[in-house]
Formats: sequence, C-alpha cells, structure tokens
Amino acid sequence: MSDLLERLRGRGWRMTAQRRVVAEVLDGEHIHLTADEVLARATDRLPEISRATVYNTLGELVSLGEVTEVTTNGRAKRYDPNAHRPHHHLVCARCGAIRDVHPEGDPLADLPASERFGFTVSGVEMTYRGLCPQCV
Amino acid sequence: MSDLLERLRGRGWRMTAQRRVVAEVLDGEHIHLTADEVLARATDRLPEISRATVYNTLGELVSLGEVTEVTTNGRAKRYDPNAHRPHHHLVCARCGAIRDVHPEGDPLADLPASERFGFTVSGVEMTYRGLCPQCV
DNA sequence: ATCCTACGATGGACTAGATCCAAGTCAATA
DNA sequence: TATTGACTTGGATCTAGTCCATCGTAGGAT
Ligand SMILES: [Mn+2]
Ligand SMILES: [Mn+2]
Ligand SMILES: [Zn+2]
Ligand SMILES: [Zn+2]
Repeated sequence: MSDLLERLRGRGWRMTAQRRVVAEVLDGEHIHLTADEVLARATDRLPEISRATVYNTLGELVSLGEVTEVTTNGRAKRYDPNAHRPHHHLVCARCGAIRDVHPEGDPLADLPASERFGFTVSGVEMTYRGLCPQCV
Repeated sequence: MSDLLERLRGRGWRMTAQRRVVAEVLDGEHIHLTADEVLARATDRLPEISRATVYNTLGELVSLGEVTEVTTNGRAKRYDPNAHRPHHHLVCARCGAIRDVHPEGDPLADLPASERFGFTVSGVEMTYRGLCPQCV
C-alpha cells in the first residue's frame, strides 16, 4: 500500500473505493498528472468513478497538504504527491516531461529587502525550462 | 507614445486602432493584466473592439517577444509588457498583487548536473509567494 | 485623391478545464 | 442492522480561450 494511503488512514480520512484509487494512481516519484489523467487511470481500476469525485478528492488532498498543485503551462493543473519533500520542477519545452529537482542555495535569501516591496515573503516556486534528452 | 508602440512601428507592425489601444493599455511598470482586463481597458478607449482581436493581438505580441505570458495561479494568463528586462515575480497570496523582482545570484548555476536528468536547461521562472503590506 | 487587396477585425459558435448541485449511496459507528 | 452525516454521481454551468466565415480597412500603388 502506498505511503500516501497510509498517512491518510492515520489522519482518519474516511476511506472509499473512489478515494483509494485516486490516492493509488498518485503514488510514485516524478508523478505530475492532470485531473483528466488521474480520472483515466482511476477509471481503469474503478470504471464507475466520476469526474466530480476525482476533482473533489484531489482538492481535498491539496487542502490536507498531501498533494500540491503544479501549473507549468497555463493549461490543466497537475497534481504532485511529493508534497513532503519541497522541490522544484524541470520541464521539457517540447514534450512537457517534468522532473523533480532540488537546486542548491536558498532562493529566498537571494531576494534583497529592496526587492521585497514590504511583502512578507514565505516561499518560492521555481520552474526550470529546457529540452529533455529525447527532445534535444 | 509608449516604448512598446514605438518598437512595434519600427518592426513594420501594421497599425490599427485596435492594436494601438491594446499596446497602450499594456504600457507601464508592474503591469500584469489578464486578457479580460486588457479587453475592459481597451473597451474604455475603443468601445467596438472585440474579444477575439484582444486575444489575437496579445498572442502576436508574445510571438514577437514584446510581451510575456505569466501564469501565477492556474487561472487566467497574465500579459507582461516588461519583456526586455528579465525578471521574476512576487505574488500576494491573498489579494493577488504582483510585483516585478530581480533576485541576486544565478539560479541556473544552482542546479547541479546530477539534478538535470540530461536536460539542456535554458531558463528558469521564479514565483515568490507572500503577503503584501496591505494584506499582512 | 482614389483604388486595390492582403491583412486585420468581428461576433458567435465551439472546446477544455473546472466547479456546482440536488439526489442517491454508503462507511463508520453504535 | 439501523442510523446518519459524509461521500458520490451525472449533468448543468462557468470561465478562459480558440476557431472561423465574413466584413472592413491600412497602406502601397497609381
Ligand atoms: Mn514534483
Ligand atoms: Mn513582470
Ligand atoms: Zn522532451
Ligand atoms: Zn495583498
């Protein structure tokens, strides 16, 4: 069983067949599925699952902090189960492949006070762009 | 007249009343308007302008490299006329205010080869998150 | 100044992605 | 096994954006 499922059980999350398959298809490394992709994979395991439930469940996982939303292209949001290890993304400009990356250094420290406009800065998302080995 | 308009003229861009007002409403610092916001402001100056023309013109300005698309929230894309000075963004999590920022350091250099997965990395976008002075 | 025409503008239909809702179903507890 | 509030469902609805046939015009030619 997946780590995610285990954590959710531990938090008293009410378990249903639908929620289980959504959590299952999100399990893994470098996973960044759109809601439609989650629906397609969930439907393989549980044909009667509905689109609304997929959206409901993804939204709840985001609220619980177990999944993060990633927007790399202005199209469909992607859902990332790797929420417990802060990271950034490397995206292929041609095929859209996405890898998790962990840059060195502290980007927050690189933003001088004169560039903060009085904001209380709490985090940063970085999206590296390039071409993957297959697309070069 | 705006810098943007001047550059476009110099590039032989065919000028129409519609294109002029779109370019005009995009002029300024820290401007990051959605297509609908551009349409609303353009309509103030030229009531008969159409939504399709706003999208056509924005798309062309992006192709020309005079405007960049910014996606900060998975909702509507925003259009940024400050394309000739590379920069990143600081976004208020509550009210959505967006400021242009110029962090120190070279984020590309902070991505070690072991984290590049064979990609040819060519750029990076950074979105700082926080609360603006009015929203703290 | 007028003509010509390729390029731009238009409105409305259409699509993708996402959300909402009233009604039906069921997991968890007793 | 009875109860009940939480979950699921299909379909309607919404937002952002694209597409297209047709009309209009900017700007070069005369
Ligand atoms: Mn990730
Ligand atoms: Mn900007
Ligand atoms: Zn690729
Ligand atoms: Zn704010």
